[in-house]
Amino acid sequence: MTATTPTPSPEAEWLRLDRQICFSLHAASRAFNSVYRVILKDLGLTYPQYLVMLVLWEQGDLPVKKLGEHLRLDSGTLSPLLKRLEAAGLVHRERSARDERSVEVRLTQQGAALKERALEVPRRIVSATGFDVDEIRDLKARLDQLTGTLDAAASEEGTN
Amino acid sequence: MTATTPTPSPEAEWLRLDRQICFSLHAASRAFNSVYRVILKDLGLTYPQYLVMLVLWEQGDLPVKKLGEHLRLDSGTLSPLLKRLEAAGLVHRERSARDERSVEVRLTQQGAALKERALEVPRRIVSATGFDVDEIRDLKARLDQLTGTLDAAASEEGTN
DNA sequence: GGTCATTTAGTTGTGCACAATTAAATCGTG
DNA sequence: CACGATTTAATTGTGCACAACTAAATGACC
Repeated sequence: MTATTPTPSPEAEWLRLDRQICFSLHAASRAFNSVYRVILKDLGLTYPQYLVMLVLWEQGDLPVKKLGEHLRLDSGTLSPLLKRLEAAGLVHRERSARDERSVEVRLTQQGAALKERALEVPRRIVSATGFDVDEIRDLKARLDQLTGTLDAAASEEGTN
Repeated sequence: MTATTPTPSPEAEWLRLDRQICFSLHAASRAFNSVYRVILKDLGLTYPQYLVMLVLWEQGDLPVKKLGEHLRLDSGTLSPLLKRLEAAGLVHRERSARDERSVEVRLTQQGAALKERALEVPRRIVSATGFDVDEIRDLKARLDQLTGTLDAAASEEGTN
């Protein structure tokens, strides 16, 4: 065995760099989540529930499948989440008449009305980031690029 | 003032912008997680477990409290996670003799040995991002700045 | 028309994040 | 020393993410 040298090996350096990167993203995601938690508490929504409502407000009624495509979430995540939104009276779920495999998610009147109260959320979030709109746009572009590359890499690794 | 036009109101535009930002970060975080899941499967670690191991490899044995400070995680998350690492034979938990409130987390020989096999992980992760080291460093800096501002905002909002 | 593959939701089980609470040990102060 | 405040883990409960599986409906092909 070699004695432990004060100067770390190049690979050990990589381990540290790795920790810094993955940790930074992990931390940023949780920090965002935490801010949303505080701001959304008044609306009675969690962050993922808010994402679902945003899609419905923007796109109108959708089957669970389409909702999952927009959010990249599967039924294992959406089914219980939608049940909670239904229990809260914000959405209604109904088997499609045309295709009974499909379940249509519709906003209730209460769910549609909640949009008014949600209008102030984005301003508060953007304000909390301390970034201006251009910086946010730039960061978003990089993150999207990163996600695209990572998704491709994940499916390649998966086929090994 | 203008009547409601087919062009969405400024606030509705913000709702969409907001969805794009928060969603991008959320998606990037999950995409990263997904790549780590594939790469770490061989080591029998999840992504948060890997983070814990990285800290232990870098810092040596630590009490749960210190571990939580490094990772910004509380005992509600760490306790069950550490139990699983202990069940896998990678760490050992022991009440400190000096202060019996504290639990010392120590790497087992097996846990320390796992570092060797983990050395190749960072290279594969960095490769999967498609970014070079400078781009990663830049992204990390932005994310850290974002996290810092968000954390401050969360505690301010919390005191309202 | 009958059979098989596909599509779509839902269920189950595992693991993480976090708030709230509990319990035990320690520390500070009189 | 005694008492109250603080520190530290653990536990409990809720919710999200995802893999693996089930079930039901649909569609395609012979």
